[in-house]
Amino acid sequence: MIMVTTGERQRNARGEGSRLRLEIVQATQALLADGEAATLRSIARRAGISAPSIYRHFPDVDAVMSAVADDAFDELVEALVEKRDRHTDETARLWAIADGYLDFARERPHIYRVMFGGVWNAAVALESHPGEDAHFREMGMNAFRLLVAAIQDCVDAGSSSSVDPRRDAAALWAGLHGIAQLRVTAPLFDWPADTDRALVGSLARLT
Amino acid sequence: MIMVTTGERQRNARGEGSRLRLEIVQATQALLADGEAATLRSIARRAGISAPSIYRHFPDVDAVMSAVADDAFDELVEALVEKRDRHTDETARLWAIADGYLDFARERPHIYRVMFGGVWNAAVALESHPGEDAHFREMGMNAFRLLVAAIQDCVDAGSSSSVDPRRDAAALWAGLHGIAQLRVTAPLFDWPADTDRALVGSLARLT
DNA sequence: TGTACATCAGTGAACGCGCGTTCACTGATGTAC
DNA sequence: TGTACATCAGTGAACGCGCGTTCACTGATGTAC
Repeated sequence: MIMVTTGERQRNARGEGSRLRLEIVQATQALLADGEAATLRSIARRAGISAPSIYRHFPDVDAVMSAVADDAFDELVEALVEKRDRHTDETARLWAIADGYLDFARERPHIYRVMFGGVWNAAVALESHPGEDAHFREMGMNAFRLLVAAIQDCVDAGSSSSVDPRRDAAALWAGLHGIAQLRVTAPLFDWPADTDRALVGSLARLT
Repeated sequence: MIMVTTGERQRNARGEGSRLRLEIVQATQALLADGEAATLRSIARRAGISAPSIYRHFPDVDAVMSAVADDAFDELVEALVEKRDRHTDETARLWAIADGYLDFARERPHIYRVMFGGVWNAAVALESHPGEDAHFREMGMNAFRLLVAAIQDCVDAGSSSSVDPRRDAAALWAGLHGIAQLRVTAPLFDWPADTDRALVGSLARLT
């Protein structure tokens, strides 16, 4: 078999149609990584296909963004676990998660924005696709559970004074999210040094 | 003088042209309050004027959003001061500011979103209007200074163990912002009771 | 007091653009006989 | 082994829409003489 490798797309073989689905998601991620607007048409252009082709794989443009957010949450959790597991000390593991979260948001601000509204947002998507509550509710939960466990581990190890790890993990999540988001939104603000560390240490009640 | 009061707009008198400027800003606020998209044309419709009329008062649509954000920050500070000054106890004053901030974000989520990016954002506006750094930088500073002062007062009164009120105010701001934003963005998440209080108490290092 | 005129608030029509979505189609490839 | 056909990935053209912006204008009102 001779593979013709020009600049043009090679049509996927029978049964391999779902490959384009992946390419569409990747094209969207690439657009966001470049800080460009992700519209159905720009996604198609980036993927090197015609706009209507997207409809073979997604019911509408919201569904594409939802798939991107899904993937991004998976990648976030993967990155956090990887960084956490480099350490054995409970407190170091918690710091690794917190730092990893902020790293993710800093390195991929536009993907982060898709995950947490601004460009696209689960609450709005829900209006046009009711009945997917469970799916959207679950999306960020794995990352959250990682935080709860990390705080609980610190408590067990005696390095956190938290009496309610779930509540404190929620507060820590909000804090991390706030700092991540404000860094993008209010870049002109002159953040005091060590704001991150003060926030994490305080919210996780590290001793 | 006979005032004709039909449904039609009355043209502003000579020298009163700047009145329309106010009406444009108010129309935008009204749109946002209703959760509707604020575009140049929708703003004009809401204000009951033709689209080009906006150009008599603003150079472009970004400038309208900037004026709305300006106003909103002023109103936020006003609301916070008003709530703070109902109390004399330093800790109560800090709580009033924190609660007031979250109230503002909860009651006016779409205005809040304009203030902190998502719909419109200072960083993007800066690209098309360079040289306004100082203006955008100053926009949120009054609210921030309120926080710094409140924490400093708690330290002086012995009810906060902060050793760096500016840094802790930044962390508290990030925390409040994160919780305010996530409430809008992740409404499906089941927030533990008292997350707010845990976050504020911890970040302000209240004793 | 009347009138010509400058000023100024606001308009209507038009522009080109990119958008999401639809439709009927093309043409390659695997499969049944 | 050859061939007719069903399947399926992907397309090209077109739709109507709302957008931001421009342009030359209209017509009310204050002012100078």
